[in-house]
Amino acid sequence: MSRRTKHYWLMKSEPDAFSIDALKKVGVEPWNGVRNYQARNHMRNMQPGDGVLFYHSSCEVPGIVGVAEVASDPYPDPTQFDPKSDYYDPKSTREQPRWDLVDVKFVKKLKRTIPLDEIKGHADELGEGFALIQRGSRLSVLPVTAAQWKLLLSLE
DNA sequence: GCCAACGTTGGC
DNA sequence: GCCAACGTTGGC
Repeated sequence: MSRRTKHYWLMKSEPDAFSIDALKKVGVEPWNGVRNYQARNHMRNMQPGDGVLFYHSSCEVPGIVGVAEVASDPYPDPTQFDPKSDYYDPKSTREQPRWDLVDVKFVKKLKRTIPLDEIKGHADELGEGFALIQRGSRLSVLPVTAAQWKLLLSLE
């Protein structure tokens, strides 16, 4: 594993399923259940220490609610092998796993939610390519530039 | 390899 | 709860 500069990401979670408060409680959580290749590929590019914006989706006020940190290298998502899991993937084998994940560690909860609504208001500064505010984008794990990271957290 | 049908995401 | 947008599946 080679050292490199810190990278930044945004990860979505439905608070009913797993909220920032839940992460605070457990401290570290394996980010299992991602079954989208693009999102998986982003996780494969993660390294311990990378910054994560924790985002609540499908809820009353969708938006960024906290900061977390990548706490492991990518490794195969164990739920893909478990027939009893909702995330079971019969096409995945231990020899050739399809789905990887990383552990995510709680850093802090923001004093307030930064609503998607408000984030959209900064579209010019964030740039056209920011997947979070792209029309129709459903990507649940996406890269954030250092400049975007700084701007978004300055809104707190 | 095309594309219709289907399932899922996620804002509203 | 609705539905637009997107990704995946599978018949041909």
